Amino acid sequence: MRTAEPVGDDDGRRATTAAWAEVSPEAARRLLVAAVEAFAERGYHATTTRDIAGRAGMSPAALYIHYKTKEELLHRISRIGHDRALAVLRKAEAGGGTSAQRLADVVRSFVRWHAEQHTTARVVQYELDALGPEHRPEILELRRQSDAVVRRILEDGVRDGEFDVPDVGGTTLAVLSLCVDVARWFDEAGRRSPDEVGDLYADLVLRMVGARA
Amino acid sequence: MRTAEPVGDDDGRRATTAAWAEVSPEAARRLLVAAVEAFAERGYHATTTRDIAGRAGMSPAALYIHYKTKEELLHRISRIGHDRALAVLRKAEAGGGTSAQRLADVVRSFVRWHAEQHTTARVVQYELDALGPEHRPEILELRRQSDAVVRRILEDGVRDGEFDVPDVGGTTLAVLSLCVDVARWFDEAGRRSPDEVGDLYADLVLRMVGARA
DNA sequence: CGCGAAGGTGAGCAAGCGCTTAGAAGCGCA
DNA sequence: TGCGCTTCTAAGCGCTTGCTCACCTTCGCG
Repeated sequence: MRTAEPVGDDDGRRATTAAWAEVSPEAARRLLVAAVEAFAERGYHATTTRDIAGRAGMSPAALYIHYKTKEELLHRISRIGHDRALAVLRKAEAGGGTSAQRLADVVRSFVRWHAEQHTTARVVQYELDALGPEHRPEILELRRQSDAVVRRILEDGVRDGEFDVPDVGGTTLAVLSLCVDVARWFDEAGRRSPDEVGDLYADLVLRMVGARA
Repeated sequence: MRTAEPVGDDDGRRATTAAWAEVSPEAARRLLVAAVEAFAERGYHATTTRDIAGRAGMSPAALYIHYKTKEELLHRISRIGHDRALAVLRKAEAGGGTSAQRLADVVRSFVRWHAEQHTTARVVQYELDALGPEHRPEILELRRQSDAVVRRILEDGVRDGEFDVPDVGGTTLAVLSLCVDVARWFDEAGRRSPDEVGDLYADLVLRMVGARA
C-alpha cells in the first residue's frame, strides 16, 4: 500500500538521484530523474511532458531547453542505465575465482543493482520498445554484451567441468530473465533487502547450473 | 494508406484467435483479438481505439457498441487470460505424483502456456498497471492464487524432504518470475518451441529446489 | 409486407498531447 | 550601468485521442 502520493523523499528517491549525480547541469538532471520516476511508475507512453516538468518543479517548456524530445530523455536514461548495468556485470566478472564464484558474483551484483536501482532498471529493461528506430539498435547491442558475459561464464564452467548445463543458450536466457525481472517486482518497502535478494538468487543460479554449493 | 488486411495470419494469430473462440458475438471477439494483438505489440497506452477497430476491420465507433471503454477491453482480456493461466496451473497441480513431479508438471505447462499464448500473456502480465483502480484488485487476487499453487507445492516438497529450499517465499517469487517472463522474450520464429522451453524450465526449477533429477 | 431492435457508419466534439515561440529574468563582464 | 547569453515561463498551435451522436442498414417475425 502506498503511503505518500507523489514521490516520497525516501531511500529510493535518494538512491535514484545519487545515481544520476554525473548528469549536469542541475536542471537537466532534475528533469532526467523526474522522467525516470514517471516512466517507471506509469510507463513511457502514459507519461506526459507536463508531468515530467511538473515533478522537476519547472514549466513544460523548460524540458525542451535541455532535451530535444521526450524520446531523447528515454534514450539518455536507457543508454546510461545499460552502461551502468554492464559495468556492474563486467566488474563482477573480472573479480576472478572459479567459474562458480564468478557466476555467483555476477548474479549477486547484477540482481542487487536491479533491486537498488529498480526504478531506473524498470525503465531500462521494460521501455525498450518505446525507443525510436534510430536509438534501439544501440541499446540492443549493449544488451547483447550483457548476455555475452553470462554466456561466457557458463561456457567456462561447462568446459572445466564445474557446471552441468545441457543447454547453455537456454540457460543463459533463463538466468538473465530471472535477474532482470527483479526490477519488476522488487519493492523497497517489502521484506527483502537488495543484498538478501542478491544472495538468494546467486544460490538459485548456482543450483540451476549444477555447481556444488 | 491503410491496407484493410490485419496482421499476418500465421500460427501465432491462429493460436490467439482459437483461444478466444468462446467470446461472442463474432464482432466482439474480433475486436478483442485485435486488442490483444495491438496491446501486446505496442502496449496499452500506445494503442489507439482506431488501431483496434482498424485491425478488426471496423470503424472506430463500432468498438463502443460492444465495449464501454478501451479499459473494459483490457479488463476482459486480463480477466479471461488470468483465469486460463490459473486453470492450467491447477490442472497440472491436480495431476498428482510426488512433489517433484507436480512441480515439474506445473512449471512445464505454465511455461508452455506463456510461450504458446505469449501475445495474450504479455498483455495479461505486463499491462496490469493500466487497469483502472476498480478492476485491478480482482486481477491481483487471481495472481495471488497462482502464487499459492507454486508455494503450496514447494512447502509440500520441503515437508516431505524432497526439496531443499531455505527460503520458500523468495523461491516461489523467483520461480513465478522466471515462468512469467517467458512471455516477454519468447519468439515463435526463434529456435525453441514452447514444449522445449517448458521442458528446459521444468528441469531448471527442479534443480533450483534441490530435487534429485 | 411493415416494423422494431441490433449492429454498423461518417462526422465530429472536447480534452489532452508533444512541442514552439515571444519575451522576461538572472547572470558575468565591459 | 548596459550588453549579450543562458535559462525559464505564459500562452498557445496543430494534431491526435477516447468517445458520442445522428443516421443508415440488415434481419427475424407478426
